[in-house]
Amino acid sequence: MAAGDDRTARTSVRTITDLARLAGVSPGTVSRALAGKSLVNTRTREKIEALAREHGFRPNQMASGLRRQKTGVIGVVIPLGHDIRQQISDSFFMTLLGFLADELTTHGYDLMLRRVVPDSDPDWLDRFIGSGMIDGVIVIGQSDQFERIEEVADGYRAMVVWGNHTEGQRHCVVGTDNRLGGRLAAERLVAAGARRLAFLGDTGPMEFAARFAGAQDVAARMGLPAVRALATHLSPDRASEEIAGHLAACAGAIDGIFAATDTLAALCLAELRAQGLSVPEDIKLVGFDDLPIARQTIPPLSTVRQDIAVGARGLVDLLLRRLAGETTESLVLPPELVMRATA
Amino acid sequence: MAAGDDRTARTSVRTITDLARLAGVSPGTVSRALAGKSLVNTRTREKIEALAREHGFRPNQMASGLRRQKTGVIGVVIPLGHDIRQQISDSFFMTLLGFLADELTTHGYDLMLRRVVPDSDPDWLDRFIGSGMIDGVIVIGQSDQFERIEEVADGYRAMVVWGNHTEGQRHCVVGTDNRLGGRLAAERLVAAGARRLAFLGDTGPMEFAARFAGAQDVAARMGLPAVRALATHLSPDRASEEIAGHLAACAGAIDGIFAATDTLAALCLAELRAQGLSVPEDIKLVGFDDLPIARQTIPPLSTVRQDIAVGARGLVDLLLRRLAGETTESLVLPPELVMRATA
DNA sequence: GCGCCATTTGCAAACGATTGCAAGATTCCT
DNA sequence: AGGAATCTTGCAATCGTTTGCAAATGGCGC
Repeated sequence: MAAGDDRTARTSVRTITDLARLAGVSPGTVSRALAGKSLVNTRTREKIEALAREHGFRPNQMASGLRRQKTGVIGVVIPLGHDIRQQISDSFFMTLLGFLADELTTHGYDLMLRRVVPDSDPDWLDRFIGSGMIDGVIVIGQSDQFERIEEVADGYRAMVVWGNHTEGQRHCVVGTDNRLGGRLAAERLVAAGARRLAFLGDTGPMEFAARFAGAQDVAARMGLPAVRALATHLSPDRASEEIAGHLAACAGAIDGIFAATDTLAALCLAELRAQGLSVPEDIKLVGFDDLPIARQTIPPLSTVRQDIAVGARGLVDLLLRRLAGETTESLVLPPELVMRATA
Repeated sequence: MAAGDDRTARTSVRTITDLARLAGVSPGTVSRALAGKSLVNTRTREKIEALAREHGFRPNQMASGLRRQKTGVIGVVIPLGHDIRQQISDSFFMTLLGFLADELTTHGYDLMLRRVVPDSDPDWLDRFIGSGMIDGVIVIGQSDQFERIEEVADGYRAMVVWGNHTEGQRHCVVGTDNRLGGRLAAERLVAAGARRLAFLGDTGPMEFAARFAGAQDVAARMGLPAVRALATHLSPDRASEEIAGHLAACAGAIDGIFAATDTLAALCLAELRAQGLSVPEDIKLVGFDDLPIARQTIPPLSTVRQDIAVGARGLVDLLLRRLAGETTESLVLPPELVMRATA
């Protein structure tokens, strides 16, 4: 821009060899200089760095990765179970992803994102791992692929999974204690006066199944009737009508609902209102996750909080440890009841 | 699992050369066979494919990428402007990201995600492009980096940006006609009876500035007082109190609010209620985006819709075209007014 | 049986950066 | 000044795959 801009013969400097030629040294020296190794003379290093800056040179990561046998990239994969569109707008996973990106970046890693449909590609995990493009993988959600993940875990160490922990499993997992979370939710419903409970959501995925089980625990312990399972999909469009159907069918038979997700809870709240039921007077409601939406519903949603930032940090921390050769235990995070106004 | 499982000497087959040795051919032939080139005999190809499958062999993408000078990876970068945590939970960007992932996958590309803070790393875009890891880049949101992006666009073709289009710009952009969107919103407010309008949100980012300008257009055309700008951050925690402050300060001076985002609108709705103002009676409100939350507020939010799926498809389509050497025009999508109950 | 095509294959040189080894340049000590 | 010890540097092999070129194989017609 300025007139005195010394764009000396913009000979594109693409490789380390080009730069070496300019600096009058060998490629090896340039490599060492840029890598900040102590073996290279301070003056030559500075000269090389200056040239590199001037020409906007950056070493090719592919070549570097190939030679060093590590890429500096962590794969993040989201398996989409039978309910294909399941997570597409699930803000929980998306928020987790955001935190993961930050966390990985601060540790100098890049993030390669892949969404896969295991049903149509049984090989999804091996394919990703075997691609040679990633140093390790974080699986977001076990979906219905628990077994597949277990198998892979036997032969591949650089993997950590977000999901539910079950006794004796072989893969390293980070996640909330869903069963405990389910208990907290149910206990709150009961404390608020509910006796005939229902669980709203698909009980297929492990996390949800555990939440449901937690609620059952409470019902059994308290001598209440078994918790009714009201199955729904997760995508808002389909969920709405399914919820409406369930509510109509259960009219008067339930007085407390534990929704698998805040998103479902919010939808449910709208349906309840539409059917003329008031919350928490007629029906108590508790959600799960404590997403931002939980504060914004009317009335504000009581829910069970998962700390997403802590979860992301845990995932990255464990993965890096494993990359460094440590063997790591799974990390189970405590859920926390957040009382607002719906129960 | 089955007893007859023929795990013949699990000699790990990691390279194409290993596989070649097993098949009794040269590495070159294996490469061609796996790439499905027509030059290789059908029988040898089948034999090689069978062996590859049996040993779960996958060619190393790094090496392949290095040699072919293309990686099969598209970079997606989210610049975080001055308001650092800006988009962390912004469901608009996250949803767009989800669609992008799907769209890229169906075209055989992987997605490398990077969030950057331009203020602390002025080199963010060149660094990403120069890394050699990606074949092209999609920038999500211009943030306050319009100029930087323009400069890069002059020397790098494989880039498409989500954001606002301004006359004569040099980078290829996909985005909603924000100014028109702003007009639609303001017109709706006026049609609903509002006369003293306010715009809620930061007018720094280009998209928002354009939306604000659109509202100004309407006010001017209608001979109304200028639209008041009520600046806020985007993160829900800070926004809430800022909104409360603005509302208190403007009490009685405004009767129509155009929020830069549905998220802000939802927050605003809660604050209005808290301050005893009813919507749409006392104050009309229109949002922007038509996120899922817009249907769930009470009353449901009138808003201006952006079609995220179409946007994602456009981004990918244009980028692939550019990778193929075409020169492409920017794509400006029409916003659409969605009337619900707040205006 | 021979020569000429058309197929298949192998060879070896890339792609760009890293690194063990050894040679060259300095420094330092006696 | 001589020699050892220490710094710097260059050389060349290597990571695993792709691909132009040439060699080998086979098929065919005459």
